[in-house]
Amino acid sequence: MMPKRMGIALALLTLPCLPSAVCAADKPDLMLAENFQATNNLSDYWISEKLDGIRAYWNGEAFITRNGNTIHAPDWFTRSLPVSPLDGELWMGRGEFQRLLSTVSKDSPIDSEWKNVKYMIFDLPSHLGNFDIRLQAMKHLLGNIPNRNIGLVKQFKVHSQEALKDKLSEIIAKGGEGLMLHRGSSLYQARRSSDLQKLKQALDAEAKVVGYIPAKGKYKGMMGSLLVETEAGIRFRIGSGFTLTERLQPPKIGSVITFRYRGKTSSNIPRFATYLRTKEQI
DNA sequence: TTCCGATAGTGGGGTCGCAAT
DNA sequence: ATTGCGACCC
DNA sequence: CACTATCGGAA
Repeated sequence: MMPKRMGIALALLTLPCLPSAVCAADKPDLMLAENFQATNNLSDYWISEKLDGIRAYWNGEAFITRNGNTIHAPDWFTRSLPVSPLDGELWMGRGEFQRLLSTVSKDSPIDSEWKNVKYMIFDLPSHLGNFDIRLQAMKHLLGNIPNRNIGLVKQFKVHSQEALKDKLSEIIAKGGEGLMLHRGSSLYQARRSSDLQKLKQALDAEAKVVGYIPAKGKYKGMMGSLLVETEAGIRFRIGSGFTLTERLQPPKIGSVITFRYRGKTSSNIPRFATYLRTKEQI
């Protein structure tokens, strides 16, 4: 990753943005997902595993992150990729997000690490057909790419809420992050809509409030995050999920709160933890 | 009327890379 | 050599 | 990443 750290002189040479002092990176126009809503006709959607990796837009020359930064992959990794744009996920396998992040974050890629990375393609941003058609095109395209590090995200169908739940449970049991639903009739559009949905498993747990971290910016003077500790002695901060009222009058030190999280880090700390409520006082 | 989609702004763990110590 | 911090990834 | 708080226009 780079641009924001790029030397100013080089930035001026390579980035064609003149007026303001701050030059925002050129973000790729990506199709984004919204959270799953249960009211849809499931048969309209292709289902796939949500890979816990890093979104990578292939612009024909390099991988670009969601924020418009370049990922420095080895030449041998990208050599066989086409000139046309691809959308996919750099992935190292289930439960390996942090190792992947370390690998793709280096300005100088390390071959021994990149050997374990796969570029899992799930869309063709410049293709004008709907996703049913694009999926066929992707299969055809990949048949012509003899590269062990390039793959296609498997798409399948389910026809009931029960089957969807079962599939989610199956993926979670295998250490996966969740599912993606992609409407077969939808075009590739750079926006967030129900055409693309994510379904993740969330768990609730309790922890004791042991401290406060003050807020910054426009919330200065309020509670920014809670320092909490689980019964197992795991300490971490929760800073999301609070209303303004709750930031002004946060749960008392010593009280027990319920939070929601999605998986854990390699340090066994709940990932994406958000505040739900204070436990009922009996 | 409600709801959708887009912005802006809070906050977390973890990583790299550079600046400060 | 160590620490702190911004800017990214999720 | 998850979330709160707004806002204008679509549904």
